[in-house]
Amino acid sequence: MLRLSKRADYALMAMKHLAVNGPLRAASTREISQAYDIPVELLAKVLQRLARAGLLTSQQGIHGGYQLSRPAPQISVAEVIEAIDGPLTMTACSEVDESCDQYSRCNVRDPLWRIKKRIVSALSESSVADLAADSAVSSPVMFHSPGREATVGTGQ
Amino acid sequence: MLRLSKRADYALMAMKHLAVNGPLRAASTREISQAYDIPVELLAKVLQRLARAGLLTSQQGIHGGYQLSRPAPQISVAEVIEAIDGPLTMTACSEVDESCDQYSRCNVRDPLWRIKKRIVSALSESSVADLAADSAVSSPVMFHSPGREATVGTGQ
DNA sequence: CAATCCCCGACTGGTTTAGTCGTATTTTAG
DNA sequence: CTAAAATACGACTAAACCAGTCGGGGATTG
Ligand code: SF4
Ligand code: SF4
Repeated sequence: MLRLSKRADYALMAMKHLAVNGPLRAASTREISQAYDIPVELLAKVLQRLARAGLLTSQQGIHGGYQLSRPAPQISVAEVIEAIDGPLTMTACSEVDESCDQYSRCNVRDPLWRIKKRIVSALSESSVADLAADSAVSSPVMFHSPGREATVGTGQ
Repeated sequence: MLRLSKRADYALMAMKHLAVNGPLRAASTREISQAYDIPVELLAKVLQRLARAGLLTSQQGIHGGYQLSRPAPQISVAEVIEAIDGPLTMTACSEVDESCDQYSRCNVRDPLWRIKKRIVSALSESSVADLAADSAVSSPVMFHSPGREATVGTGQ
């Protein structure tokens, strides 16, 4: 159904949180999990994978946490998703996996791969900064924007 | 992982088959299933759904089968996928489904929906004619089979 | 009337995924 | 030095999903 996993979803939320919440301060797993009501152990695993993929830097210890390892505009959502869910493929087959039963007779492989490329580029062109720019709700400090399109308060 | 289901995959293969294999002749489920080595009962269900969605017309009886209900260029792959897998959503939430636990606090919903729109439009701009145009060479069916009783001796 | 084809829903087994648990390691406050 | 706070890692479970199967119908043609 062309759906991305909940893990990836959480990853993007965390990335946006880290982008909005000052790239200077480190945010702990607990802080993020409480902010968005995400099971803490699950989020922990997600953040660890992001760190291992080089998108985040981790700092252990009492005042530790995670920070973006690069400026937000230089991190694409495609990278984030791939770090969590592996290479994003639209079909069961791929350039490196021909294990599909219909591979030899399939007549839509190539056209479908072309469509996949368009999707990937769409995801590559969006950065987490774009996510953050949209509507910076839930940030403790945010400047008041003149009344246009104020998202209805989430009363947090 | 942003992957479409096998069913949708089969549906696209069948649609291309019907587009290439003359929009005049009706093709039976058996014919298509044999051409691409797809389990016949599974393909049957897929074709039925496509018919119910109005993308195919069915003809019962001894020389029946399926035909495209519209010219191939006017059928988008988005339609085909949605007919099989339901409305294509990239996240667990949607305009009509707020059942996600994080819905109220989520900070990536809107930006993600915007990306989804780009993907949907990419799928809507591709027609099954485009699939067929790609490499029209790959139709592994014989053209010379009108009504011939070419039953191979399968010793029934 | 019988062969061929579409129609429909219920079922099953395997895979994937969301979420949990337990334990170890690193850092810093006191 | 020690305890608290934090990341790191892997094994585990329950539920959801999905590919594929079965069986009972009904329509069309010759
Ligand atoms: S080979 Fe064809 S049928 Fe198999 S996964 Fe790729 S596109 Fe789908
Ligand atoms: S509300 Fe947010 S977290 Fe929940 S499915 Fe939608 S985008 Fe994902």
